[in-house]
Amino acid sequence: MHKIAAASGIGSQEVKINILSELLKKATKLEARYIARIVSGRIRLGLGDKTILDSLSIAKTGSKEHRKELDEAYHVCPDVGNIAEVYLNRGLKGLEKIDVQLNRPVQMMLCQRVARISEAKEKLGLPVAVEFKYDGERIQAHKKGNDIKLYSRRLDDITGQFPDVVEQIKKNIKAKTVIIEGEAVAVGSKGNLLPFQKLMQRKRKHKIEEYVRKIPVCLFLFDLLYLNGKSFIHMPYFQRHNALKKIVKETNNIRIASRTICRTVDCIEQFFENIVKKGGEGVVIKSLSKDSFYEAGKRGWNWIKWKPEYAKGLRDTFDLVVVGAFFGRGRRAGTYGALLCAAYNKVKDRFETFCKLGSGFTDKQLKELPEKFKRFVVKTKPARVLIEKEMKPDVFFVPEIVVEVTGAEITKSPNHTCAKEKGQGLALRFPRFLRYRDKKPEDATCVKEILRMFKKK
DNA sequence: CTTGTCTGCCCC
DNA sequence: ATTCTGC
DNA sequence: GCAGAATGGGCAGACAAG
Repeated sequence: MHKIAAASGIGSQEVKINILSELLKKATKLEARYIARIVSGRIRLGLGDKTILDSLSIAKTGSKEHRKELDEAYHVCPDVGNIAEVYLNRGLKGLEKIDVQLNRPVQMMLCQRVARISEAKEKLGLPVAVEFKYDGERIQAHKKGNDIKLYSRRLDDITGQFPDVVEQIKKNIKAKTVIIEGEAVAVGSKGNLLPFQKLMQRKRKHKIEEYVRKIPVCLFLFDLLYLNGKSFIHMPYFQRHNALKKIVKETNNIRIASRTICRTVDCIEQFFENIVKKGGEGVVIKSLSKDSFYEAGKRGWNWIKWKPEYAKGLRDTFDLVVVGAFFGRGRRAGTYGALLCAAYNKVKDRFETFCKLGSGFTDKQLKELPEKFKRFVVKTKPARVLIEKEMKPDVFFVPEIVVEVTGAEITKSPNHTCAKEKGQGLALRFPRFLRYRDKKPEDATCVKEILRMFKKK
């Protein structure tokens, strides 16, 4: 398998295929099954890093009693191997010494969610800080003199992607050593925020400098984890934020994230409405209490995110026609993993795809999918269905069953045919299943309506 | 050289 | 990203 | 509530095939 991984360049695919086929020839049936799963990366054990921490504690003490300490160390030093070595050799004493360290990324703190905005008040009390939630990429920046490193949410080193951000930090962050966090967003010539899809074009290996000019980025900072030799993660949020404000010299390409302090729920709602108008994704509501620490690696209640789509009853939903499906993998083997959904084009009397749908089903609903759709399966694409050639469902359905679907927003799409014009269609971001609808496919949400919603944005 | 297809401890 | 489920 | 595993849209990259 090392040989397979190491092969690259012209002809490498064939080399990989040959090694694998030899391996499979030598294997028993059962071995072959697992070899196939390993190479295809689809082996699932139901056991992740967190469960390994449990097992470490049990190995040493016979119980999970050290799990909390292991967790804390792991969040600051996200390397199970390292944690295991320190813990097994030096025990809790060793773990205690693991602290925030420059050029070793800290697991990022995440937001909790609520169903109603008033719940934020119940959880956090008042006042709270309310921050603009930018639609970009989370970045944790480490500055050690002139040595700058950038890390992604999954803690990958992405310094090479953003030489412009590195330069901004070098010039405009007044601290010798510091760890700060923010959201990188693509911006237009007037400083206007651009969609996430634009920013993603910066996620490249070649022509980086060209794209630095083509798609400028602004880093909106919102936290500080470390300053001049001292960890700040066990300090309250307002203290971290104050320290951050002191060291940032704002420019068009590096700023403090827009925010306000609210003493009422009305104020939160007002700020939120304003942000949605400006094209923001939503807001993050942050605790101002004395124990509002940076909860590394956790989805804690100190931060709560609120997006328009969370408001039940207010959010837009779509009634879409199911025109195809994809076989499921892993725990969804034997049923469909996702349905291909389309809107109805009244003028042309056809169905145009808008999204695939694989989230929001209960296990029971999933299990029942093949039976439910059995009557409508056809081998080839029905004439009234319009699908991109890259989109290849495992089965097609005669348009008949209608599902109610929700999602975050409508985006331009190269993969879907809904309202397609000049090679660009429309798609639904973060789609999820709500329920089946008892209506005719011709009464589904029409393409014109989706186009109108997209333009309104 | 273009086009097609698949992948990513990918980003959201 | 969202969602569901076993513990 | 945590941990894990399903799944989405969409981007650039890396090859293979033509």
